[in-house]
Amino acid sequence: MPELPEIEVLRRSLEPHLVGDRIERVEVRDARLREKVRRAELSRRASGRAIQSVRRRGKYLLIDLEGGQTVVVHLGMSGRLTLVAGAAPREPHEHVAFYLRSGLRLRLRDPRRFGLVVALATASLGADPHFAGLGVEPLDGEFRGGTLREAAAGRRGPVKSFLMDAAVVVGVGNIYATESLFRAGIHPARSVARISPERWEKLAGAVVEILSQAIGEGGTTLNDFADGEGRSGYFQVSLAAYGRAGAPCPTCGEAIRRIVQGGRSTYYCPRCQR
DNA sequence: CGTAGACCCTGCGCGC
DNA sequence: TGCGCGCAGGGTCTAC
Repeated sequence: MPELPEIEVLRRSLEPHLVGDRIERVEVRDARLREKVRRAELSRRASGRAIQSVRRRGKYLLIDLEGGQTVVVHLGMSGRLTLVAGAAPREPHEHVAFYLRSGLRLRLRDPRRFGLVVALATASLGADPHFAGLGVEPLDGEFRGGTLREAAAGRRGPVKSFLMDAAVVVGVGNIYATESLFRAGIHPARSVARISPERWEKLAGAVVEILSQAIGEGGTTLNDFADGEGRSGYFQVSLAAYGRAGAPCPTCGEAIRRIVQGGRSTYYCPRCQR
């Protein structure tokens, strides 16, 4: 479901509700996520603590608590994090729930269980294996063509896989890598060793534009993405290539093609992208 | 070292 | 209607 824009939209929707509220207790109904949820530790670190801020790093949502604790949530492919009334009936696949002092409940639903919930000391986040190897934030203002060009030095392989590598730049998943390459006019299978500095610059700019636009449009709702209050996004209307195999390229009318790279679908225009 | 592929898991839409 | 197949927005591990 979620890439950087969806997590950022989610963060913004949750922040005004969560900050100032307090986690009273944590309920783990099914601990079998991508990493087993450690009930006792999560409860010990989170229960009774006030929420101070809600941040994002790549596709991770960070809920900072008083006392230097942080609850880390990753939604994987199918995760949804929503605020509901504390007494709302439990949904299928609602694996973890945070009961708040306000009477609200923050619930994680994740049918495929590729998600992740872990509590860490805030001060040790940077050293944690989940975060230690992460690359730059594309929207922090420092992200440039040179960032990509330098990271690509000495590497081979297709630019699309490179763009989706979180050790290079975080938050860019299958949809936004596809759309960024379309906007930059770069063929997804092109080797990173054969991209000029000018085109790296264009690609970095396209990534920033696409992610920013998607955030502004509330993210992409293909099946079921919704923010913390259940609102869908509408960037899917703006998708130029992703999921449009056989449909005309919005620029030139040529049929969009689908190929598979690293086991994932890629869509591109054979005329506009070289 | 870097890269390609398998794997984790459930649900949905499609063709037969 | 029912079944099997392919596919799905993520990340990690192993084998080359």
